[in-house]
Amino acid sequence: MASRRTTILDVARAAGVSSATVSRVINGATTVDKELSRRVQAAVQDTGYVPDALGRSLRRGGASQIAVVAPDSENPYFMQIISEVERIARTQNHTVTVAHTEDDLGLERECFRQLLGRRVSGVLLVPVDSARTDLAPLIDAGIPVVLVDRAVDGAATDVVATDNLDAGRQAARHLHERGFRAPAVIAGPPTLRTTEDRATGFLATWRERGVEVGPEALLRGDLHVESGRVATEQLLADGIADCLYVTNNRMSAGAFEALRGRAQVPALFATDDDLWTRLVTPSVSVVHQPVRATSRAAARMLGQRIADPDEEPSTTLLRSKIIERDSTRPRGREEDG
Amino acid sequence: MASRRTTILDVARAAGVSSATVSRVINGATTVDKELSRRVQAAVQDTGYVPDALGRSLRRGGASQIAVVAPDSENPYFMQIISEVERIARTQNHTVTVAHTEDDLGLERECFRQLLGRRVSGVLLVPVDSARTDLAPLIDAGIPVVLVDRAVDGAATDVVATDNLDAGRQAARHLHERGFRAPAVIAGPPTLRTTEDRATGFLATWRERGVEVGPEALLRGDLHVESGRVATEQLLADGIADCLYVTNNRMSAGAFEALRGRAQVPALFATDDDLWTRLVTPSVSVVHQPVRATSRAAARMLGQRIADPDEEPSTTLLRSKIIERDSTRPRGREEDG
DNA sequence: AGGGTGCCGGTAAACGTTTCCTGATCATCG
DNA sequence: CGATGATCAGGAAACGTTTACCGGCACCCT
Repeated sequence: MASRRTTILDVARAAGVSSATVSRVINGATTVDKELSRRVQAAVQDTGYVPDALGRSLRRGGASQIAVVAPDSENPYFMQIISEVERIARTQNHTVTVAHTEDDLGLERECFRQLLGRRVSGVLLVPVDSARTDLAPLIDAGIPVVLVDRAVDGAATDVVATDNLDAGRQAARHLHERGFRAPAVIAGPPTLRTTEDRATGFLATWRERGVEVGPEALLRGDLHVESGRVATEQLLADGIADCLYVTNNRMSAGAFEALRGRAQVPALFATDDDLWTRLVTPSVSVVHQPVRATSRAAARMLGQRIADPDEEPSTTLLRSKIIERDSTRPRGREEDG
Repeated sequence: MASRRTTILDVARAAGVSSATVSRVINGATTVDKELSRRVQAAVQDTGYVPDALGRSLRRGGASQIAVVAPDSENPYFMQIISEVERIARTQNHTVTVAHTEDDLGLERECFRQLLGRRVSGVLLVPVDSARTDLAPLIDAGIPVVLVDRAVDGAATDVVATDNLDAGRQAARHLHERGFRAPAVIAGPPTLRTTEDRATGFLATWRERGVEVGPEALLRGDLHVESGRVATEQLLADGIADCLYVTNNRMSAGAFEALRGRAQVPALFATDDDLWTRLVTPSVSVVHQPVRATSRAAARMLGQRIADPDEEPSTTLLRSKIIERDSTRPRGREEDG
């Protein structure tokens, strides 16, 4: 009952060889005799031996693990990243570990310390804060880091993100070309670069096109559904905008809720091609972020950086794409329940 | 430049003590002199020492890792589980690793082998197949396993799942009480117990209540959106049902798409309280699975089982809850775009 | 036939911890 | 004052691998 785990020595004994030979066979060395190799393989089968990853990693000087670190599990990138990075990891015999930083810099730092201690071979990180996240511990230890979605100021690492400024510009162009002239936008917290860039690009484009936009055109939410609804209701009360761009997916849902069932609402332009946007009536036009492509690119980049650590860091920006649906068509007939 | 990693020996030298003492201080042993302890702590700070998790785990005979294994990343439980299990893991100084089995028994088996080699302290598993998943390798190695969402035949492990039979019954009762009399249901693949149980409970309840249900009332999809749409269109062509219960969330969306904009459609009863169900018109009644509660219960159970491995396995069933919306109200007025 | 040259398998060290055991120091007690 | 015990730090073994190094053997060349 007190059966020890079967180790490489047990296999060696069973096959009548030394542990070195067993190790060689397991790791596919060619320098071992056919006959011995056969005996070892048989012994492995018989004993049901599974090499211990801990001993192996210790000896090899590094766990074959890739870490995925993101602020929260609601982050749309998170699941995609895991899924993509796992595909890459499998081909390189790596495993995947995850951690959430819960938008907390302290937790993030602690998390980095952990990763350091575990000798991970690379980190895919959605940083908590562009300005205050400190990558130094990881960088100094020579651990490759690829940033996803958000950059970190002054960090010499790879970055894969979407071109948010451009996303905002595209939204503005689209609405302007459809004849709308009184824009409004719901942004997030000012320190969050992604939503802020979208809002900035959006407003700048209108101004470039000679449309006057006052400060009342810029509303703010906290990224959650409810805040989108509140902001939109306020906008409706003011009642001057003829179109509304919402800079993240959850607030978009809130905005739609506020608009639903009302007559004469502004055209809604949402963010992210979530399922509901095409199921609702009217269907909602969106700026579709290339989430999958971004995740894939990030995973690839990390894989490559792990294989070849001394290359120059690069920044990859992916373009968003507009999906036009009914909510922004020039004169959708109104319907109501 | 070729700076070695700082090890416990470096700290020991810096503090003028032995590695044993450093280890004791780090692990909070009380048997160390105040003064020495202080010196060691200072040395740790100075050298920026982070204990190596590999050496530690090797010596301790087990990595402090919890694995989360699920068929695919679209599984609604997956993210929730990760998030919940991480909370538990943090309090027990464990880390979390993930793996997808991609609905592939071979991959699942390989995955188990890996986990075995990595000496994980516990596994949270959404099994690929109730009948053919083989837990023996993990069980034999004494690794605690908690099954989530789906049971595995004949496995003596903890299970946390929702009572799917009951979910189907609730749906049937609800529709029957609203006056509907010609039910239909979209099930999944026959071997998938969750959707099958829902369908079974649903149909059984109608029969118990004296409603004749023929085999044509049972449609099947492959769990994806598109298959829900196809099945629903077929149902509409036959045109006899006055209400439709869909047993998973993605097929529900497909069903809604097929129904949208048509007059005189059957009442739709969907599964999972996804965002879109309350945004669309008419809003869709759902059987809400307690995903968060299930995940949390599973994580707790695993934490407990790791702490105390020799307890009797238990099965926890959580009840689903009905959320009534417009789609199943007796005579919703029809609207159309 | 003897020595050189490869080939291949084994011995043992090393990876970085933790922890058992021993030994030293000191206090207390007989 | 000596012996016993308690306390605490260090030496060294152990966890399970991989791999550098070495030695033995067979073969070939001179």
